[in-house]
Amino acid sequence: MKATGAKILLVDDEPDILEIVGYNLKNEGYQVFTASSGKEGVAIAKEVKPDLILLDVMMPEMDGIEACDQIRRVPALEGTIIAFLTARGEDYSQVAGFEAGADDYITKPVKPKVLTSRLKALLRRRPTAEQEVPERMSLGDLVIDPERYHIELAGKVLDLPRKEFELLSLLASKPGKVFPREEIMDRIWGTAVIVGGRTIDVHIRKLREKIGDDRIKTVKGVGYKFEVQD
Amino acid sequence: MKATGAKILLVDDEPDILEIVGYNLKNEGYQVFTASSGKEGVAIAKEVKPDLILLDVMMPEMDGIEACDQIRRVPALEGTIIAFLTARGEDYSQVAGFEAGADDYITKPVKPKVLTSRLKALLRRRPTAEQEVPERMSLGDLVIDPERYHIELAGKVLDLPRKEFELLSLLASKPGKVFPREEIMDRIWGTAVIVGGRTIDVHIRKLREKIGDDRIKTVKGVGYKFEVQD
DNA sequence: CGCAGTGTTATCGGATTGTTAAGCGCCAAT
DNA sequence: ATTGGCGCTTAACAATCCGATAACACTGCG
Repeated sequence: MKATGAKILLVDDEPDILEIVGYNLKNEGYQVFTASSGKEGVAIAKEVKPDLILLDVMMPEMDGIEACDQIRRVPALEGTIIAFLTARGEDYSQVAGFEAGADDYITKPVKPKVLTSRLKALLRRRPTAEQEVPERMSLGDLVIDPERYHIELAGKVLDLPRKEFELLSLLASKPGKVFPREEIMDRIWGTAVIVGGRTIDVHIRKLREKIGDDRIKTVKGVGYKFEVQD
Repeated sequence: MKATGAKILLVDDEPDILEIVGYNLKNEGYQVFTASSGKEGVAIAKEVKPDLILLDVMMPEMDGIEACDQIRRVPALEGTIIAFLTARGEDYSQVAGFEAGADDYITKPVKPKVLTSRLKALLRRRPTAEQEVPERMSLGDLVIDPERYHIELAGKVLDLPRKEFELLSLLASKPGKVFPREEIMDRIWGTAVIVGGRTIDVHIRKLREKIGDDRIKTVKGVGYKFEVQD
């Protein structure tokens, strides 16, 4: 599931846990960061602004509860989801004191599948991820329909592969605007993925092949722009 | 907020919880019913047919799990959404392994805002719960009959197992729309159930086997969509 | 002419999906 | 209680498709 690519920060003092859990999460396509103490966790959280933080409760130096508290005080980490990891049988009365605002509570040991699935669920309903409903766009004889994931060109339906579709949607979202290569990279591939220099060009070419050469213009040294035909 | 007016049944043995949660939900415009035991919950559920039931797991007389089980056996409450309320620290894995068919788990304590937003999300994704009795759908030579859990294809009646039927109904509810795998998971299995990655595919395959390959289309990297034949 | 940026094409690897069969739990009929 | 069937999930493997890359051609400009 590379689709999400959310940033997850793991905070635990046991390297084994970090290793194992981190491995599984990476396999699920998440960007994983780790810290081995509450203090370090807070610091890294400020730096990378993760979407979700998985905090062990029992830690030296600064325990998970305090870390949670601190994180909740950082405005920049407003919408961050915090989940606690605790060993089964730990004293919950203590934990219950934290109205610091954790979003979930997971007991160890936990099967990787269960863990990833719960994190996925948490991320899915994060309040920050407002349900942006992509609108159907009409641009002359070109219709882009995000819901159906296809386009209509001069009345004919055309299925596009994912990346091409996203690229076209982006360019067409502001006809006439020049999208610098860098912005295209960011918005379609995200900052985490690094791809070679010719990748964009190749996709552009495929698009041109399908929708006609004159719809996407090259602005040398800058990027590309979409222009409506008439 | 008054728009939904969905019926919500709260089941918890602590009067305080009922009071507080109930108050908040009423403020959101829901019709709230309460019960203080699993037994009572089941009885009231049968009577008022709520759209959503919020079940505390730990209760005397009949716990939430058993109540859920019973409710799931009542045909009239087929489409009812069930969410568990669990105290933080309860053994989740135990609950999770249990497949009574809950749609979500919510841990106490929970902030009212968070709770209502999650319930809202749950209600939103179940059109059947809001739109009265699901209508009979006709799509070309395919007729879907929600009451009998069967379909008619080119005049022939075809009985489908529950999951396959739900899957087909979902896809067919918006022909042409691509349903992302995640959304399918959410709406058919709920966030509480954890299933492997190939499960959807297998059901899709069985459906294709029965209704023809070209009706359900794969959109790689995204999901599936249903297309009406012509 | 040379360079920098872009266009073009074929190819490869891997992620995603398709397919089949087997296992498990549930219910009904024996 | 036992058995058999059915539905759901999983696992293992095959097939497929997409996207990235490399390698090379092209263009315009100093």
